[in-house]
Amino acid sequence: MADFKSLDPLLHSQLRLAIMSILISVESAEFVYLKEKTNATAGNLSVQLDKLSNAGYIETIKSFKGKKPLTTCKITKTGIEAFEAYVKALKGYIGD
Amino acid sequence: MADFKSLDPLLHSQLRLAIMSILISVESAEFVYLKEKTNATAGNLSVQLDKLSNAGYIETIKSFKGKKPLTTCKITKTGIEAFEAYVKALKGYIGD
DNA sequence: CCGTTTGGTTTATAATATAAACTACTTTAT
DNA sequence: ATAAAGTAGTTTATATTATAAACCAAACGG
Repeated sequence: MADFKSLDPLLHSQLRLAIMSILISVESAEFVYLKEKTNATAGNLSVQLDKLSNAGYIETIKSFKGKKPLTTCKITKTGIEAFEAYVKALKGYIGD
Repeated sequence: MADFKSLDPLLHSQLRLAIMSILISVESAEFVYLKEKTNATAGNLSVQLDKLSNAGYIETIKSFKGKKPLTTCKITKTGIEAFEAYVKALKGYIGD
């Protein structure tokens, strides 16, 4: 019988989950790329990246591409572990 | 490449998802049974059942067990479809 | 220059989840 | 018979979250 392990609230959010889903499969991703892939507004994306960053799930590196600001995101080891734990827990709900 | 289909907000909630997860695998379930299985407070459970009910995802039948009130819940066809669609969408995020 | 676009951040508002308080009984103990 | 405690919920208030709207600074285009 399925036991319902608690779902990390930081990951149980459509946008943050999408962000993590992307970041787990690439070396790193730029703000604009994430924005396009997730269809998020810049504001929403900014806020959610902050949360993931504060939790230590991702790392954001601020630099410049030519003269424009560039925010690059990378998942951390902690983030990978959290994502994997979340997926595992989730499967207890959706039945494998 | 994973496309991020929108996750039905009604199902993308830990408690409501747990409720639906139970109801999809049984003929029907009583309020108290759901409360125990999900570890929810009665208040929270009541509110979330209402939401699922208003969405037509479940049906709640009020009767009496002896002299005590009894609320029995049953998933509907709409609910089953919504749950299946949710699971399918979710898999686009967590990679199969 | 002046308006527009790019790449964001901050802040305000709407939506959600959760807990606490309450209702309406029933059962048990005195 | 009555008070205290328990059961099965509902309602309401509050805290948290998500989202959008407004904003900022620099760069580009005419």
